[in-house]
Amino acid sequence: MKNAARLNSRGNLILSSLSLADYELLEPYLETVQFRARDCLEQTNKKVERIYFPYRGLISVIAVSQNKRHESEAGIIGWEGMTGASVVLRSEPALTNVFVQIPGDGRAVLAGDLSMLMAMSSTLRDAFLKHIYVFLIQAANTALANARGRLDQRLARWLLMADDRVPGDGLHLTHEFLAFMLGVRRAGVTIALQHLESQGLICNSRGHIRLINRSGLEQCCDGLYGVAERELSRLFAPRYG
Amino acid sequence: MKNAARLNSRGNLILSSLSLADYELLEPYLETVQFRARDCLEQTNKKVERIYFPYRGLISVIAVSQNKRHESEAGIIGWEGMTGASVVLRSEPALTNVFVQIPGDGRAVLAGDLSMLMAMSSTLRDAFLKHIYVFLIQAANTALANARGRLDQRLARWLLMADDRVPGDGLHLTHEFLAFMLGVRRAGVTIALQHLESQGLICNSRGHIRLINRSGLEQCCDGLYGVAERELSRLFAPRYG
DNA sequence: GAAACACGGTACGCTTAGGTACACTCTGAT
DNA sequence: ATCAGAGTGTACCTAAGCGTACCGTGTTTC
Repeated sequence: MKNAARLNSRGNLILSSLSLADYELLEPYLETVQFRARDCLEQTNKKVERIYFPYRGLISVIAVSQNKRHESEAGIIGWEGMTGASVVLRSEPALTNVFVQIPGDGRAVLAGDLSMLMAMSSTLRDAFLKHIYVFLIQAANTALANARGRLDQRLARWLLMADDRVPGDGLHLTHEFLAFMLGVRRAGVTIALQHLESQGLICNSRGHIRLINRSGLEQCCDGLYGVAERELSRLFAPRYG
Repeated sequence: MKNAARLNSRGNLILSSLSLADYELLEPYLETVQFRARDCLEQTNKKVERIYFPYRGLISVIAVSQNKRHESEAGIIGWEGMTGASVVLRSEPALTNVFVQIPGDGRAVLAGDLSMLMAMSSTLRDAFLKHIYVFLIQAANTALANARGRLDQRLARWLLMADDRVPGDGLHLTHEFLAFMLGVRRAGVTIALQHLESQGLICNSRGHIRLINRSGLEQCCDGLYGVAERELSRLFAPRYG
């Protein structure tokens, strides 16, 4: 999934998958936006203003418990996806928080415009629905990983998913940050990262993690990485195959 | 959510939420079906033949790891929902297993017919999309519960969700079955059930669990139950409000 | 150059839950 | 009436991971 640049001529996989007619329909409504770390793009029980199509950066979708005492990441979105599931599924408001975790840039469209455009073009709407399906699979597999995976496996999964979405090699992340993302203890992340490093899978330095051996990391995940990723390439690749 | 019978005049909440025109469009294509325990309604990487609208019974959606070594429940479906997310989202084949866990009955429609009907009526399609959104929220909250909840909390959540979907009071379930559903050890379920019983929340007997105090169980869940359920009543209730 | 701060390594005790094993108790079948 | 089997209660040991704390080491700031 990391090397899909050629499929991504318009900077974002969903936009790239659109027919010329659909893209020309949508394009006039797209603003160019910058994502800054910790920007909040959607909030539970709030109306969604804009839907985002990232070019770069990492956006994460966080489930929040009824009483707001618990939070945990349900899935992440990058150049392959879009935010705004509640708008595409015509069920506002959002019931998750959506945050920028790694800064970047992309395009955005107003929720009302998107709804109008989906009504105008069923092929456009279908492209969005396909991404919703990939995201649903991703969330289901996050549930699976949380239920069955050890910390080091979940960490490896997260690193692979982040690496898929961040250009260049190496991720600028702190242990603290990863601990928050996985909902675990900071010290536990330190241990798990050392474990991965001792196997030669990654290279740790202060605030920076480089993936050395992706296939080794995938093995480490014991199958908890890959289902959504395979689906993504299946659904979006054929146009270019 | 348990007492929503009056909203459910057609036996299934999605069917009940349809306008008369949409229901009359769909109805000729609906078969009546019985669900037997352990029937497999969808399988990973297989084409979906039929989409089901349960009247009674409990259906669970299981995420499977890439290497098939791990499985875990991502969400459950009963009288309030429908199967066939991959068809509604136009992204076949399925990437989850879908099984009948508690027998019952309902209606079914062929995948091809459903696709055709969705193309004919956008309001029909929107009703299905709304359920997909509820299910997405449910899956995200399963991920949250798996990440943060203790066994007794996850068990209480599961019992509430099952009770929402099964008529009458009392669930016919074994500890073994619950252990499989939650992906935990059978002995752990026994302990957790005793814990819940000692608080007067449930009543255990051989192969049978009765919920005594629903609001107590909800408190026990510490917020991990309720987000998807509230959304469900918000999305589907207004027509009848 | 020194102080302030962010980040990372390590340690201790504790809780939760897994693995395994065995025994008890209903229930239905013969 | 007895037996087999399913379902349940309990126990022991181990592993994973949490809460907390403290200390080192880079990095930035003044």
